[in-house]
Amino acid sequence: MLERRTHTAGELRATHAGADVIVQGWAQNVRDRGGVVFIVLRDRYGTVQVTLDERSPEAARETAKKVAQEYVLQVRGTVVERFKPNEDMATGAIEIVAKDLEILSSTKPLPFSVSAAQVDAHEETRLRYRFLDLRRAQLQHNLIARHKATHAARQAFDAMGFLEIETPILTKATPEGARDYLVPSRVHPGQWYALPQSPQLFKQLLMVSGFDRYYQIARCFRDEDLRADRQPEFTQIDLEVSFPTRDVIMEITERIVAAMWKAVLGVEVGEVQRIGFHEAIARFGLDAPDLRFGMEHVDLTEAFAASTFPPVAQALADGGIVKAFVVPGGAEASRKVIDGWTAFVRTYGLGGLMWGKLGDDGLSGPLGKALPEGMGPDAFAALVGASHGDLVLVGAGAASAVHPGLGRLRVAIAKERDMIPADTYVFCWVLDFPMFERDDDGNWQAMHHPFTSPIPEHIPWLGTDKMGEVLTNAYDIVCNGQEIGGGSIRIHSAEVQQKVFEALRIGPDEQQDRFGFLLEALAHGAPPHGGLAFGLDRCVSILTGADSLRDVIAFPKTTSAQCLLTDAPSSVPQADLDVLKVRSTVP
RNA sequence: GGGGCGGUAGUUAAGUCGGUUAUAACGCCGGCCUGUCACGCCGGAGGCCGCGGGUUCAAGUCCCGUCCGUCCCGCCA
Repeated sequence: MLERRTHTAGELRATHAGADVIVQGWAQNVRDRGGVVFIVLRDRYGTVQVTLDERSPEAARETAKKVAQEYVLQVRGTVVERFKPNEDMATGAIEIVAKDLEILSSTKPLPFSVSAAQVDAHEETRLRYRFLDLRRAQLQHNLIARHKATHAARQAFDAMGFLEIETPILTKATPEGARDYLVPSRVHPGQWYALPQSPQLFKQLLMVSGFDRYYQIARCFRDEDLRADRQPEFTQIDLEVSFPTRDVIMEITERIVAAMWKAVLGVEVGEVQRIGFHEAIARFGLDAPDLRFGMEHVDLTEAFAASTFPPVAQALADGGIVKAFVVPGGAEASRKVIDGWTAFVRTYGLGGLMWGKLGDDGLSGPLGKALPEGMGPDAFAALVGASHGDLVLVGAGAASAVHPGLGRLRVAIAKERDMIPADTYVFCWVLDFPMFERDDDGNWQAMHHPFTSPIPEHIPWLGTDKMGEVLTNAYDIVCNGQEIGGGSIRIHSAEVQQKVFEALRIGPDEQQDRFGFLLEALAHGAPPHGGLAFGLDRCVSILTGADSLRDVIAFPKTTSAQCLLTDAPSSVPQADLDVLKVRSTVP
């Protein structure tokens, strides 16, 4: 018979000795020694050893013989101090001598071990049996951390006067530029809702409505190819503020971050440094720099202008750049390792990697041939900041290949060579983003989104040949090389908004069709406003050290956007499609 | 869309140059064991070698295609 539990498995200590308790949970492990049976009982709070020996009634000892791993049990018994404590167990000073043992639920043979310290099952198996995977301590810990993070954020928002307001899931296509998930309308055949890529437009409308401090922990949907750090549905901590200066948003954001890091890790987030977008690219090759280690990039474009080495000369002739960084103590790296790095940068479109080792005989390796006339090894070493025993890596080519190639390589080498300090969280703001970038066809598109406000001095440049130089009031917050949040001061003038649309060649009809409601709102007393959105999943994966977003989401999808647990997506009866007036073109 | 890695018992893995009965550990089933703590010992069952085609006297192994998982590029803030 099910009874009310008196304690959790994890909370029992020596101070409970003598107490009669009722605990419920899963049999993590059963050790049948014949005359005595030990069962390690697990619940969310920990584990405790249950013992059945001559002190236990015969019926309970009989039942214990039937128990296997992951059976669900109810134990009534007495807490006693162990005469042979287990130091490795939080409850190891005591055990429960069972007076009554009830099997509440049994199990089929398990597809994988829930109790093993290390997961040994393939991801596919884990995802199919997600409810079992989630019993594992690591995932329990991750979801608890996620709860703590969102709870801390909510408290911090509340303390700052923010209101949590929900926005629609069935809505209109938003402008982030990813593919939308669409939902057919039954009532309006041929018309579709889009799932929100973010609550962007709604939160701006809320500002127009006067809710001057809004936040939401919002689910967002983007139908794009996935990665370890990208899921088709993910969660943003979304916020928007009226009448803000840029610093106000940044300060609020820092408080939220500090609250989450404090709540989960007990870590104080200190001052967050600020770095310009162009500086970040120049020093690290990436707009989300990892500041936990060195190996900053050095620009050699000018110094190598006279180089006659074909890869360099060709790159420069094509308007490319030459950049380098130094791997401290890297001279001992094997040819095989360097070849691996070369292959790595090739994936980013770099032709190759020129390398040189600073040893007793000066600069050895292909790089020697690339030095321009008159530059000796010593001068080169001084230029890039290398010393004896170091390895210098140089990339030449289009900036769009050199920056990400060397930027990612810097991070990869730091990981490979164990140069990243553990349990360290370095945050930075990346500021002064360009407003526009060119897409593959050479057309301008918004780098952030088209509601980002240009800095006022640059508004006249919209639509002119200075488009590429227009800077925005946008800001990204980065932790350990990962963008965890981004936002901007928005455009609150219908006039400026229209100018931006025009500069992006979004014509009046399209403006009206897609964003008419926003333009209308901006024309009815819109306050200056701005905000930011955090990737909650990414924050939690940093907080927990998870390798993948899948490990911080209770029910994630695979890289082909399937849920192996529920087998979604799946086909539906033809009748359902008929009701929606939708026809599949797939046989 | 492109590339890398993987798919063999419930699970994780081994499987040589293509060769005769596909191997181990854990788990499972049966038995023994009164202080184990990843308990131990004895015995047993368990296989669509992802799927489809091809080459061959013979395919887990070689070839082609395909599906699934995962990582990366493209894509995506």
